[in-house]
Amino acid sequence: MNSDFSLAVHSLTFLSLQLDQMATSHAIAESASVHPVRIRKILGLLRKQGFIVTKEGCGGGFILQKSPADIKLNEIYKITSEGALVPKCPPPNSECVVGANMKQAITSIFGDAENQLESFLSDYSIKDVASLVTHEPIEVAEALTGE
Amino acid sequence: MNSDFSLAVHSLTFLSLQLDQMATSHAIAESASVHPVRIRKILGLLRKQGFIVTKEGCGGGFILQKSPADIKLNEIYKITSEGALVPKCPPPNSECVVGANMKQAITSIFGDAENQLESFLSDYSIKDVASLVTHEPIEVAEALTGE
DNA sequence: AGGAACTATAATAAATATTATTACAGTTAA
DNA sequence: TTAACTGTAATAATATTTATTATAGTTCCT
Repeated sequence: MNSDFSLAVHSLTFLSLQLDQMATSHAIAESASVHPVRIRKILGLLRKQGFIVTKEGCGGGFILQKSPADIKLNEIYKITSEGALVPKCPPPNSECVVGANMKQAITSIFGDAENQLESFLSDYSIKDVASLVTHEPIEVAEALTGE
Repeated sequence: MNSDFSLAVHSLTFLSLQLDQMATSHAIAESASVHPVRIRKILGLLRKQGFIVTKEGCGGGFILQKSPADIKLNEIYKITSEGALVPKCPPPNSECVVGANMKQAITSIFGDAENQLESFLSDYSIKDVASLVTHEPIEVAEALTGE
């Protein structure tokens, strides 16, 4: 998988630790060791989905719009990377049953697998990631074991 | 994900439909619309794990060593693609808590996600894929719903 | 009003990953 | 002993990802 998902999570986590003021693409890009244009591109997607608010011009930047606990990783995955799980396949080959139908079989199996992945990711929020990152006690394990 | 997993599954499915005779890398490659050297490289991995047997020389090729129902997709995933699920991350940046620990956080979450994916894939065998591909009635749905 | 500090976005270039091809050594059957 | 194979390394071509450059627009400040 490419790093769009990681960068989206990174940016949101960064913003979650700075809820009171805007962060520039430059600051986030520096934190992620990546080019600011890329951050702006990815945050543009998150803005369109209402996760953050953008302000242009001097003193502008990005700020969270939702509570970190309410931003679940499955939502971010959907926005940045949906379909990334399904392996590439060579183009169908109608000369052979296997070649003709393999892509469809793989796509079908991994479509289900991706649904399951998304369900798994829905147990994690940006708040959880922020906790992981700042080494605070984690509440995710409980969520997963149903406690 | 690259196509190694798909090609491994493709090759094994091909072999499962031709249990009585060896198939050449040329024949499999043609079915998958891919270069024979690539098939030999991937099948080399499967041979080392005992899934198939290889014969060199004239009249040689590849033949299944295990029953199609006993080859589970999680095993193939492990061999060809383990780790492919975890998204790329920019290199850690020690200047920033988020940058310093994001890679580790992502890796940890997706390590668990990958375990879950492998467990999901363990419900599918090469026999199931062969059924999908040849449009025979599928037994997988039952396995998944626990019937 | 004008400049500095921002975002938005498109276009291009560079870097990286994937895949194909070539080459050659070794094996086996006929 | 030759044709038909696998095994594997090295190189080339292609595709994908990422960085960079460029330009236009917005906002704050003086």
